[in-house]
Amino acid sequence: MGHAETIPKKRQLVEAAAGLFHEQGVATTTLADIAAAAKVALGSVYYYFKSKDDLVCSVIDQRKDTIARLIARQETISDPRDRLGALVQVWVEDNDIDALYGCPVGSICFELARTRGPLSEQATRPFRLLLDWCEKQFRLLGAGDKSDRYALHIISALQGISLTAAVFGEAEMITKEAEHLQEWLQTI
Amino acid sequence: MGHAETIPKKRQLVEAAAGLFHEQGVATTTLADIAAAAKVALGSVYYYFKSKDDLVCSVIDQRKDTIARLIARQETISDPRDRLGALVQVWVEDNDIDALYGCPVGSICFELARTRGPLSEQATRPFRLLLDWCEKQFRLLGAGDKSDRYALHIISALQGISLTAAVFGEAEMITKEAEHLQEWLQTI
DNA sequence: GTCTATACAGTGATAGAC
DNA sequence: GTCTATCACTGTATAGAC
Repeated sequence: MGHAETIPKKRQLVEAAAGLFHEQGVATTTLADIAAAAKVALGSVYYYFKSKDDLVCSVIDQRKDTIARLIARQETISDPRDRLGALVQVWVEDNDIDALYGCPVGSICFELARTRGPLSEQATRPFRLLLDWCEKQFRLLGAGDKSDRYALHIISALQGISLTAAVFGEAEMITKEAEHLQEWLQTI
Repeated sequence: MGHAETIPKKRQLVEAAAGLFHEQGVATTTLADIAAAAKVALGSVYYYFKSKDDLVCSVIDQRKDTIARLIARQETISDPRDRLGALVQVWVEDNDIDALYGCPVGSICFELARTRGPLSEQATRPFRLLLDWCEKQFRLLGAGDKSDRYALHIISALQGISLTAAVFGEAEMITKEAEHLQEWLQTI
């Protein structure tokens, strides 16, 4: 009774970790930081997660789910071109936060994939989801063989502009590149 | 007498650090790692650098110089369009290493800029150099007002594809996106 | 389940012999 | 200049009371 409205502590920890990983990176974020942000004791973290890597794994999973929901939301749009345009607009909407810390998905996936450790395979999943969805949209647009190239282009453009805008801390860079991408989409 | 061929230890440390920062990131690379790679004792690092941050600063500076030399080399090409094309080809040449660890400039600049610490301003410089040079080339091509947008597009495309290829560990992604960029350059 | 206390392994940085 | 030894501190992880 009433346990529907209590956010489970496990989720609370994952969300706090996700935010801190985005702002500071995985390597520089300590479990003490996360515990404090989630308002639980340091020792309690190990009741929910057997290690830091285990928590990191849950964060990647949460990011993957976010992407999945994002994609699902676009499916209500009838035209595949408009769906891709709407995806680009997501970056524009988040341009202020992305210009500070980069893309929340790209930054963590890159940091973990680069290590070539056990988490690197896991880190490809949110990306794969997004890439495959884009390719499908281009295919629906009749791009045929070029669909995978186009998908790669739009995703890497969004990732690259997030990185570049974060380096300079300039949110307008994202809107500028987004306009460029929207124009390009019309030519497909 | 003969000191021309002895690589100064300071440079040796900077190069070892640059390599490790690229492969593992700044945060996860220890001074012990760097000292071992440069074949000097841990304590000796502090004879040349007053802190880890000081060494990091030197690495950024070295990256900036590398970009400066890269740009200078393109100046021998007469057509600005070909100069930009040659820049893209640099990423293709290094596609194997970039597909493992990302762009050596982008990864470190992003990691440091995100912290919003004292090194973040320093970390923008290699990027600024590259961006300004590209804008100048587009201006020479007659792109006028659009030159800054085009410069942003080419740089963020190169950064984004490096990041994406590194996530998946697929070097062919870089060549694929490079072809796309080369075709785009012809339309300017 | 949640907490405090603590063990244990690094890590940046310093001291001082040679 | 280059080294070894060590300090002070932080971070992950565990033990055990409640």
